[in-house]
Amino acid sequence: MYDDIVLFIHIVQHRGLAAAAQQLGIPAATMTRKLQKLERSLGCQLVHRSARQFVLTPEGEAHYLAYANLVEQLELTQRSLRADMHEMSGKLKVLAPTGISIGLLQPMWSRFIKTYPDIQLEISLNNVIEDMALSKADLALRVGPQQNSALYQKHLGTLQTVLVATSGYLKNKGEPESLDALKGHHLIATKAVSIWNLVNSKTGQQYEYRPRVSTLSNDVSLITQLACDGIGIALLPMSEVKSHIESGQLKRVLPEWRGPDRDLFAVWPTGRLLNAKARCLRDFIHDYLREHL
Amino acid sequence: MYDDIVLFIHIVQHRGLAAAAQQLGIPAATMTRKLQKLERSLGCQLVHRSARQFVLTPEGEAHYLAYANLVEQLELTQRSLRADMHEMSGKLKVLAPTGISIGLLQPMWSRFIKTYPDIQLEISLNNVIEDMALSKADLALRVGPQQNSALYQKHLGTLQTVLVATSGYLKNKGEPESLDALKGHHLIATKAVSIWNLVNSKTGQQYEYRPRVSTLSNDVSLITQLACDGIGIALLPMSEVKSHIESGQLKRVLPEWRGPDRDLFAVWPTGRLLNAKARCLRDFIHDYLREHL
DNA sequence: AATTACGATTTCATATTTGGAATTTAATGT
DNA sequence: ACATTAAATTCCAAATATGAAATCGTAATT
Repeated sequence: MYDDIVLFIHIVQHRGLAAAAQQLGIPAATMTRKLQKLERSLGCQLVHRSARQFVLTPEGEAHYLAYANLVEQLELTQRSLRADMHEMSGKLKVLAPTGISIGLLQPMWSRFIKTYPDIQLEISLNNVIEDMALSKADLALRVGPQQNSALYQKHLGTLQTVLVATSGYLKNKGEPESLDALKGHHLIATKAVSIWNLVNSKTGQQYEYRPRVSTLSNDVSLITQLACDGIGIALLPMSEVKSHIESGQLKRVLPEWRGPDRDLFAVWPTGRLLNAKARCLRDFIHDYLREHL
Repeated sequence: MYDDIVLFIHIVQHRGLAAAAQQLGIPAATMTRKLQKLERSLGCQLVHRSARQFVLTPEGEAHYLAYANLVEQLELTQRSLRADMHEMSGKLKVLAPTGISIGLLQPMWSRFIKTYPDIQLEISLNNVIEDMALSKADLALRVGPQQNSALYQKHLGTLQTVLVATSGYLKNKGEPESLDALKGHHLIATKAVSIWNLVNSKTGQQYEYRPRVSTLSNDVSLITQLACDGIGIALLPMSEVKSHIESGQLKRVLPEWRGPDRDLFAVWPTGRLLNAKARCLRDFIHDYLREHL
């Protein structure tokens, strides 16, 4: 029914069945029949047609005026949805926390950009949570699950946190041998976490430690810098400090204890995504993290 | 394609294939297949469905949001056009010239109203031409063809005009025996016609007579009144004065000469009508005039 | 006046879609 | 854990729709 009306609109716009048929890649025979069927179902003729002339009846005119805009909009949304679903080029805006983006994920961004050169990636790094709708972002990376029910989310990976400090600091202040021994130390942490759910990797023992944090920041890389400068003991994602540990610049403190897991999520507004590019990035990050965590 | 989307929208709105199928009078089997076909052609699943639950996928959500309004509008226009095409009840506004409407056409109106009691007829009588679009009229009656190309028109009938006066006037001022003899008389006419294209019914001879009109009005029935009061000789539609002639109140002057024909048209805006009621009235008047002229 | 050209339509064999019945599925209640 | 049940799906014969080619119809050309 409505499909036939769409055909009719095209017939009018191309002034003839043959032209419309060609443009739409539909055989002319089908055109005739569909138009006939439409006219039958409407109970009126829409167009006076003969070999060499094409004239709308008053009814045809009225139907054209009534439907033309709607059909155009219909085709517009169709194209737009189609592009969102399949197009792997064009703009893609993503919000992400600064810390992991320039640390753990930095090589991922490079690789993604190289893999999909037609996608114009805009990475908006920020430590405070930006409104997705307001910033018109397609995707956002967030640490920890989101409460906002207007957002879909997918778990991308889990960052393990560990306690680290410089050997210099530890030599100076003494290396703690138990959780209680942390009390006397200068602790550095992110604002987000006020209780450290520590887990003993060997025994599986859990412990809720309420740290008296001496220095706070919402920026992971700043905390890393502070730790490297020997300011104190920092709770940081393993991914962030792995290289520092390997180079000997930092040293794990209480190595049998891990800090609380920090889950990384991709989130996006409900009623959107579908966006092939965002879906692609989301899965790309997911795959990347499975390989590199 | 778009028909399947319409089905999908209904499926969402009824939260299930079965409910939508019932409401639309379509077998459930068809529903499933159409939805499957749509999902195949879009390349993504739209709804997670099992016996007892119905959940939209993110893609389904997005498609629903994108199309729901359009589909609603589509169905609205469909209903509206359908009503215009077939509904024989509701309001019908028509513009008409005062003169013939209360004269020649008066019995027609009565008969139409009786024949179609469900049509709420609004007759807007006026001697000056009203804008159809502005007054939201469905149909207008006009004397003489219209130049306005934004209007469709259909010829309804032809009014013949004749010269008449009271016997009293003619006795008093003398009965003219030739066209030239009209010169000395008090002529009454409508504003519209400044040249009288007179035709001799017997010889077929034509004559362009430029009358020196003594009294003008745009209202035919007023002119008739004046003629009946013995003011002078009036050029009036035969239909208007027929009864007066038969009753002897008026008498034809130069009975072998007829005045210019005045064609009656129904006009309506292009891109409309379709309106079954207006079409009906138009044809009703046409039939009436064929019988009564 | 006959021919041409072009677009709409019809023909006919093939392919797809339809509707009702039977079947499967998975969340409910016992 | 098992039966129940409402909904979705699949099966199959009948109805419809489809595409390529032939035909038809009418303006424009010769």
